[in-house]
Amino acid sequence: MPGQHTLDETESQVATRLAGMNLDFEAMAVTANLFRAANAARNHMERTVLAKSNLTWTAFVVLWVAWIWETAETREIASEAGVSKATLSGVLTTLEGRGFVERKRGQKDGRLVTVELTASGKRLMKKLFPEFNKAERHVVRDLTSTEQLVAADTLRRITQAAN
Amino acid sequence: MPGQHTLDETESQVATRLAGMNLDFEAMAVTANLFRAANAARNHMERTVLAKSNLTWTAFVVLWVAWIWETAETREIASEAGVSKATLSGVLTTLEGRGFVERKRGQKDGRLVTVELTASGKRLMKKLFPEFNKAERHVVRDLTSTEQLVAADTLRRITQAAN
DNA sequence: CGTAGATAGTTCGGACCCGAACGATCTCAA
DNA sequence: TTGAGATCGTTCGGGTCCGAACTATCTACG
Repeated sequence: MPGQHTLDETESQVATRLAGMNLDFEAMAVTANLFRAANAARNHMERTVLAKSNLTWTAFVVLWVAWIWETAETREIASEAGVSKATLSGVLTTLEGRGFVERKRGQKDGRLVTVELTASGKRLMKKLFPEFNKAERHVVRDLTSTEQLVAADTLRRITQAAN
Repeated sequence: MPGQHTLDETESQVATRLAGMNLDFEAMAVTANLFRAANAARNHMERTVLAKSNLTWTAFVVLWVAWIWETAETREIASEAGVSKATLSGVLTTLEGRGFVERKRGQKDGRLVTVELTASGKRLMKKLFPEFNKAERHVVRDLTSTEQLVAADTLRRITQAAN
């Protein structure tokens, strides 16, 4: 598209512009492309799958985590969704308002809140997730099966190193 | 940490929970780990490098794009930073308020706005970017040089497929 | 038994995120 | 020359994002 730089142009400009500095260009390429790929994939999912249900990315992830574990505590959901407890509070308020989840105070430990999907929420995930998975397949369609396994493993190790 | 599931536990639960559905688990593993890795890496950078300059992730990326190209139009910056023009407007307002960038209306085309770093902004990037790059090295420290090259290439192809 | 310290979730303020709508500007065809 | 259509950036409303502060609850030690 006119006015925009291709990925190659950008990486070329970076190499030229920062040549004098003592930098690790390989590390830079990995992380820059990690964020680009995550961003592009997320935008694709939001555009093709989530928009029609008026779900944000994080709202979907939170629903997914609660769906996967059937009953989950908010501190667990926040951790697995990769958001703070403050953020999760707000997202759950939105999802609860739309009737997709229910929050319950723990009986044994009054500090804890557990979250369950409502019947409406379960129907939504059962319908939405196969479409989401189709979009996931779309973004990895240029990779062979072996490349996908290698990529998943490499990404796990990046996550571990960053935590 | 107590109460939190490990990555292995989560992936195991996913396999168990969704076994009956006709899903592509390899694609799922790639995208799930893509978002986890990006999120973990971003949190690491924000904690270790950006927090002390009171910069958000996106504010830093916007500064970086404008720094790399020396003079850039807002539509280009938005595209390369992966945010909408609406979002960029707000981020630039913040950065301009802090004295890091300057906006200028195009003389030839009154629709366009170009962005340049101020002297203060340039000093900040010159100081900050080597630290940022060190954090980048940290998150890929468990990968060999070859693995980094392969990873960067795989991620580029995911970005292309998603766009 | 009482209190200090820790943990959990919520609220607040400020920053980001985006689609839609708007005003301003540009281009091109009639 | 004019007007329709396109493009650009900003504003708005609603949602997200998080650290800090707060309230509530739990645990362990003296």
